[in-house]
Amino acid sequence: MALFTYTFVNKVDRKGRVSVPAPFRNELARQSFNGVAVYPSIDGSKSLTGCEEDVLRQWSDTYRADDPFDTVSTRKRMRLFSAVQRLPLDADGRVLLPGELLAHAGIATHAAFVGLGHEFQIWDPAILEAARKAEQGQSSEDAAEPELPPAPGGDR
Amino acid sequence: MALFTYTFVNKVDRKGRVSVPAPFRNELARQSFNGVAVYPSIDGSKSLTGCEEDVLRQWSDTYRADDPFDTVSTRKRMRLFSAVQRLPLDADGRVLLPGELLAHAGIATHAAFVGLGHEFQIWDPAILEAARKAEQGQSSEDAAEPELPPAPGGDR
DNA sequence: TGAAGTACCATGCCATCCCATGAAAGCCCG
DNA sequence: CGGGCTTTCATGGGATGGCATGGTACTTCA
Repeated sequence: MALFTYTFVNKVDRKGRVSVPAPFRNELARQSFNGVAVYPSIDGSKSLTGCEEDVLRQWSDTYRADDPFDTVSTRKRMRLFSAVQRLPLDADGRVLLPGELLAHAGIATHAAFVGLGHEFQIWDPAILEAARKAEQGQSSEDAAEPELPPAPGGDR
Repeated sequence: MALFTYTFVNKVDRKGRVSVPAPFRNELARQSFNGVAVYPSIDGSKSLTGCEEDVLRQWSDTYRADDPFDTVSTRKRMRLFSAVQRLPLDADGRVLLPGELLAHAGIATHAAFVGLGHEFQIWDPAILEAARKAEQGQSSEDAAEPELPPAPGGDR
C-alpha cells in the first residue's frame, strides 16, 4: 500500500499542468491505473485530496454494508464519491488539474503536495501556510490536545 | 526492532551528503526499505529525528482504518507525515540531507548522530553541545533530574 | 476554421551512481 | 608478541540520468 510523506511544492503552468512529485509517482505506480484519483477535500479545507483508486474502493466496500434507508450514508457517499476525478499521468509524470479543482483549492501558480500517509492533499502554498499557522495558534490556545507524542503509537 | 546507541559525528560534504554511521546502518538494514525516515524533531529542538520506515508504515496502517470524515485523524496525519522525508541510502551508506532539513537543524559542515534507542537524532555538534550544557545547568537547579552523563568524545 | 485539449520534444539543474583515496581497525601468520 | 596484510568506513570528485518545467506540433470537436 502506498505511503505518502513530506511536502513538495511544484509549479503549475499556464495550462494547469503540474508535475506529481517523483516519490508520490513511485507510490502510485504500484497500482494498475497509471494516474491518481483527486477530489475536493472533505475536511472542509480549501484543498484537494489525492489517493490511489484502491483506497476509494476500500471505502466503498465499508459503505456497502449500510442500510439503503440510511440517508446519512447516502449524503456521505455523495460528498465523497460524486466529485472524484481520475486524472491520468502523462509521459512526463504530470497531471492536468481541471479548472474546477484549481478554483476550489485557490491554486494559481504553485501547488503543494502534502503527504498524509495513505493519501495526500494538494494546497496553494500560501493557504497551506495560513492553515498551519491557524492550527498552531489554536492548539496552543485551547491546550486541550496534548502535544504530538514523541514516541510511536502514542495517543491514537 | 532497531536499537540506536552512542553519538557519532560525521562530515557533511558540499552536496549535503552524510555517511550514516555504520552501526546505525546495520540496524536499518534489518528492514525492507534501504533508507531512513527523517523529520524535524517534534520536541522543538533544533535537530532532526530519524527512524525506520517500518515505523511509519505501522502508523499509516492504523490510520487507514479511520473514517474519511474524521477530521481529527486528518489533522494528526498532516502533522505526522507532512514533514517526514524518506531518504534512501546510496551504495556507500550515505544520505542526502535536503537543504530545508539542514537549515532547520542549523547543520553546516558536521552532523552528530545521537542514538536514542528505537530512533536517533541528528544535530549540529555545536548546538548539541550547547543544549547539553543548558540541560545540565537546568537539572542542577531544580535537582529533580539526575545528571546527564557526559557524552563520550566528539569525533571518533 | 478556430479553440481547446493532448501528445511529443527540448532544456537545465540537481540527485544519484560510480570510482578513487586514505585512514583505522581487525586478522593472520610468523 | 609483533609485523604486515586485508577489510571496513568515511570522504571526495566526476559523470550520468532523472526530474521539473517550458514550449511546439498535432488532433479533435464544435
